[in-house]
Amino acid sequence: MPELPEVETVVRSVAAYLTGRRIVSTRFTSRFVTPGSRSKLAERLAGRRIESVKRRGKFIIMALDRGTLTVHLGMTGKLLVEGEAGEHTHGVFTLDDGLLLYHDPRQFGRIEFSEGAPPRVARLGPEPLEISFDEFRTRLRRKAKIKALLLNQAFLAGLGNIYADESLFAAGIHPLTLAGKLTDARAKKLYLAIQGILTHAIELGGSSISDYVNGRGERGWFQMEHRVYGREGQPCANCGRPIRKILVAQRGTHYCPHCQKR
DNA sequence: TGGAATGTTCGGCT
DNA sequence: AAGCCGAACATTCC
Repeated sequence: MPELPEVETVVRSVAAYLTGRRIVSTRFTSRFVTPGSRSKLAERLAGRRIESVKRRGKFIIMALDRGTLTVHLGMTGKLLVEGEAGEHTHGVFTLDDGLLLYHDPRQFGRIEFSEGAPPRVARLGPEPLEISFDEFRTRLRRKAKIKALLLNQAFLAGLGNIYADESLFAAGIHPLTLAGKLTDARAKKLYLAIQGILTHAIELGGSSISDYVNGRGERGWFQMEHRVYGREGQPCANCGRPIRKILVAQRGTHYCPHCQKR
């Protein structure tokens, strides 16, 4: 489910509700989502006050009055402030006024507590909506294929498979292009494409391609704007030729062979 | 039935 | 040494 626009949408949908609330008690039931001692985690969270809810890359970061709670939604994670616990609910937070649920069928997501800055967040690259073009240009000077680089969270934090493919299409860049070989003009096109697409996707509440919903259970609409992702064999919006799907960096990669050049 | 799915990490190879 | 590859994690869907 969740790339930068989806995570941003979730954060916006729950921030006001959660900020200032106190965690009364918690219950965790997955040894994958909450690695380590789940009883110790519950102990550390009990009585804590949520000071703020923010996003960094694809992470949801809740600053507590003591420590930090970090949530990554993985592929199928949902953070919900409405609805009830079900078969795949692996985290239940009872608040002084309200409830917070973590739902995740595939259990690729993680809920972690740390005293200071969470280690996984420390390794993230810059935010794509904040990085300057000069820094983006400099960071592109590598041998890796551009699609692989866009998926690398240490390069830029927040892009995933959907928005990497959509950004490359919007910039007219073939996914197998070596990043270091991009001209200044093409790098600029890519930079603007990434920012434009992420911004538009946030405005539309993210992409609901299977079952993504925000914290209030509402779907996003950016899937209507997808030009290549999930459109294998369908006509390119630009030239009418069929969209092709290949494997790059072990991920399905959608592109138009005519409009996207190496 | 096998394969793929919005993600990340790790070990091994070149 | 950077980059690449496959596997692993667990479940659902077609």
